[in-house]
Amino acid sequence: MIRNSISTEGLPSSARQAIETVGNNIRTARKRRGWSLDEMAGSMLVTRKTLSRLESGDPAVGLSVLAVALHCLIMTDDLKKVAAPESDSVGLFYEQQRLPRRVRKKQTPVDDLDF
Amino acid sequence: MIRNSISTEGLPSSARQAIETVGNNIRTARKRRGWSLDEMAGSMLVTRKTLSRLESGDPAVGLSVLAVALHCLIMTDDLKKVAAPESDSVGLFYEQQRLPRRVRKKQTPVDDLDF
DNA sequence: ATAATACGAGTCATATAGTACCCACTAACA
DNA sequence: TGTTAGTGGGTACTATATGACTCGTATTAT
Repeated sequence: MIRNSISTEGLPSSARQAIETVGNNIRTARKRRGWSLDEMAGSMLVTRKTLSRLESGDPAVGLSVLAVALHCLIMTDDLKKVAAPESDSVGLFYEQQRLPRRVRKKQTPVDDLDF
Repeated sequence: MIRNSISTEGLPSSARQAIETVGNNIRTARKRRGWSLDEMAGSMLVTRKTLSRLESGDPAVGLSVLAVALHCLIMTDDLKKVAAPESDSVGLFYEQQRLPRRVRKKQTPVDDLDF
């Protein structure tokens, strides 16, 4: 939802683009299977409008809608790979920089290191 | 959301598991970067509780929350790969089965083919 | 061309997601 | 050991996502 803070229009462009891309992907996958919006929405137990919003890249749809859509497409594994620790190169970099589990705020932040 | 139809508890297990996995992945990525819930939620412009729900695998959070979290983690590309057409083997199979773009309901459905 | 279906979009009612604020527990650091 | 920060969970409130229904248009197949 995100109301006062990040409104739907205030999303970072990369975030908005990612949602739109996933929506387009789902639409393509549905058409490949020869399913109409009504058919797929019916098996998802949501309304056609909700599925249409997901495919249109509406950031305001719920995670459950995305997950159920992927379930119908037999593509939930794709979702499990999102932010997977083994491919988080940025995180692994940070992890190597500091051994303590919690950084104290007064210490020299990692960002100040330059090399 | 999904109210009357698929309630939060009625999600297919694979869908629920996928959401939980993504949540765990995000939590791991956050801790690797040494960020507290408050810090990351603050930069996402959402409350700590909302981010915590995302990490806990609550299916009822919005897509925007996921996308903004991935944006903070510089991982939006992972989301773009979800349901990517080039890796949709099931869809490519269906596509090869029928050339007409829309299947008429009275025709023999694809599902009835056995081989 | 024509009939049938798919689709986008609008309205209304209602469940609920997200916020702001709160307290309690836990883990880490001195 | 004491102290501070991180975290989980509760409550009340408000904006809104979704369902249900409808109409109009576009697209398809015959």
